[in-house]
Amino acid sequence: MGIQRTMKALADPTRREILHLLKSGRLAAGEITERFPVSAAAISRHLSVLKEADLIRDTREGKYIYYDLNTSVLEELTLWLAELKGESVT
Amino acid sequence: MGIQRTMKALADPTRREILHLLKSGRLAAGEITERFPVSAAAISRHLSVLKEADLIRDTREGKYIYYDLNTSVLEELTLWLAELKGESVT
DNA sequence: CATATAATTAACAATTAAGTTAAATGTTAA
DNA sequence: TTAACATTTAACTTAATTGTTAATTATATG
Repeated sequence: MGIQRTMKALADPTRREILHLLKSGRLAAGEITERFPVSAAAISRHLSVLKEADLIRDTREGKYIYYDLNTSVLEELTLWLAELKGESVT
Repeated sequence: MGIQRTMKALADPTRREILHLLKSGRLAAGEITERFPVSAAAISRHLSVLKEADLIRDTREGKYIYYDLNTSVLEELTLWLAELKGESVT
């Protein structure tokens, strides 16, 4: 989905913190919201940006929507970085 | 100087392209400007953002200011990514 | 010194981003 | 079906970002 979306998504500190939270396992939107001093609507928007960037995935279970980390995009970013650093990325 | 500055700097496509140009060696501000369809002022601003993020370094030589890549910050970002991916970063 | 060149900074316009509150949607259960 | 809850979407505000042109700073040279 392109490095641009990924980078833009990672450029916000709240979104990066959300990713770190999800490192320990999936969380529902509300559980994520609890951990930040902003509205549920704001978190929902951040989640949609992360999802557009394919950095997270969502699954609805009843009235909850669970989010979990998708590391494959981070893999791509790591390659991009390695390439920039001049490491052989073959 | 913090991941925030780094990420913000990398979130712009022109700035990422500047970094890639510098991979092949240092360039003067004017030489960089030539390769983009924007004004010298705009490029100058991008260069200052990259410099604030410590992603590039500058050296004046006479009337030219040369810019070159600083990969140490990219190293830090790589660690940050590895950590998020759950790789042991000790 | 006066002028030309390289680059940055200033001032402004347009766009994008992030937050708020309120309304809408989807789901569960009385 | 209605009420309650979880979450998203809409409308709006404010702040930040990106670009433009014009002015400024720094250096070199006739």
